[in-house]
Formats: sequence, structure tokens, C-alpha cells
Amino acid sequence: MPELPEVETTMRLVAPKLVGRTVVGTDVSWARTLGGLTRPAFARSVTGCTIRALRRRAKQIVLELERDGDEAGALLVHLRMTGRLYVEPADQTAGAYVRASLELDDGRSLRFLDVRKFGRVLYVRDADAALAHLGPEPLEPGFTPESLHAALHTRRRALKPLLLDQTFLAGLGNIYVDESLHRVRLHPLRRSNSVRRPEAEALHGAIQDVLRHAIELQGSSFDRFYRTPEGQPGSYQDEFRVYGRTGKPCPRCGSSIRRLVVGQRGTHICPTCQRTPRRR
DNA sequence: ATCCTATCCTGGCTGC
DNA sequence: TGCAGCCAGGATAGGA
Repeated sequence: MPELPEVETTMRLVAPKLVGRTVVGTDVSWARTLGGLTRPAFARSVTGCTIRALRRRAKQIVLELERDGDEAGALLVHLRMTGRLYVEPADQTAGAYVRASLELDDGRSLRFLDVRKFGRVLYVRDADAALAHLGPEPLEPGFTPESLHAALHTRRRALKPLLLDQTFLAGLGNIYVDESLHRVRLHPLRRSNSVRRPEAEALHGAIQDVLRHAIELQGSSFDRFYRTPEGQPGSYQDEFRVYGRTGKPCPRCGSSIRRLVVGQRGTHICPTCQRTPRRR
């Protein structure tokens, strides 16, 4: 499922094809993709707008719009679990799972494809306001070992659900949390306020290393869902140490990787490297 | 404050 | 071969 590295990869690869383009039409086959806005209202909002810039915030791609040189809101694209975004010639027949298309002034079309229909393409007047609830970006300078340690101690939650909470830290999902925790030998059920300074520093480093490496490898593709906008799979799945490796040996100690459920999420740990905390 | 459950969705998988 | 039932999973809402 697309997490920060997959979303970053998608954003980087579609951006050059979109910046400077003007939207000349829309086609929405699944209205709920728009998150409540009606199709006509969506069409009125974006048709005639030029895409000024793209950026990523958490797991969302932000398309900044302008109209006649003035700022004109933004599109927030959230791929959720099975969403994909790519650009292709407008005369190419849209696949069965394309939920929304933006026709561009160069004869191409931006396609949002999503098998499970959880993804969203939202039009907002004020992107910053719509994204204000999100926590820090893990690869931005504001995220430091000190800030992570301090933040962990403002809460008493289990580490895994806390790291998945986008208002706590933006961009991590199930895969990269499991991978990060394993690297620093922290159990997903460890209470956040019990994490000591050196552990927080190590966790900070692991999160950044894992995310940077995954971006280099264009994300993880272990099922048929995630592909880059060029249709290529990522290759970080070959670097997984625990995720989806139930029963296989831990690359560090050889113990059999175990799957448990934490916060209703499939969770993968090495039972030797990641000791169960005493007090749940 | 934190945790738990349900909801949204579909295709793939299991079991009969 | 066909089919019912179960499952994953990001985000969010509502209840305990």
C-alpha cells in the first residue's frame, strides 16, 4: 500500500508531465472519489486551472492550481491502499478501475486508478488548512532525534499505532513501521513514554534510513497494486527484513519471523531481536 | 487519553 | 468448477 516512498516516487514521476499544464476537462466514474463534492462542482473548480506545482505531504500528492495567474486552490490525491496515478494519451481507453481523469491541454490525461475505491481526489481552496492536522515530515529538518524523543514522551501509546498515527508522524504505514522497529529492536507494543533517549535516536535514524533507501528503490511492490506511474514495480520489497516474511529467518539472528496483530494491523517481528515488553 | 470496533471496497484465497 | 465466506488495510467516526 502506498506509503511515503511510493507517494514520493509517484509525485516525482508525474510532476514533469503536469507542471504548466491546464485542465481542459474532467471525467469521474466513481463520484465518491471526490469526497462529497459533486461532479459538476468539481468540474467547475478545476477546469481552466493550470497546475502550478506538485509536492507531497504525508501520503498525499498536492497539485497546486492557479487560474489567470491567481492561486486557485489545490487537488489532494490520496492513493490509500490501491490507488495509482499516471499520465497517458487522452485517447487511450481508460482501464476498468480508473475512477477519475483530468484531461490536459496537451492531449494527455491524468488518470487516477483505484481497485478498492478508498482513494480520494479532493479539491480544496486551502491546501495548508486541509493538511494542518498532519504531524512532522520524517525527512524534513524539523524531525530530529530530540523532537522524536520528546514527542514519544507526551504520549503513552504502543509504539506501532502511534507511529502509524499521521497526526504524530506523517507518511509511515504498516510496512515501514515494521521495518523501522525491527532495525532498532523495539517491540511494536513498547509504550512510547518508556523509550529512552538512545533508543529514540536510533529509531529516528532507522526511520530516515528506511524511507530514503525505499525512495531510492522507488518503493515496494509485493502485490499487483503499487507500480510507478511508468508501470514499473519498485524494488524495496527485496530489502524487507520482517514485513511479509512470517516463518522466514530474521536476517540478523536467524530466528523465525512471527506475525501478530497490533491495533488491528498485521505486524511482523523477530521474537528474539524484539523482546516483548513486560507490562504489555 | 487510549483503545476497540465498524465502515468503506474489492479481488484473491480457502474450503467444501 | 462453482460458490460462499473471510481477509487485508489507511483513515476516520463513534463508543467504551
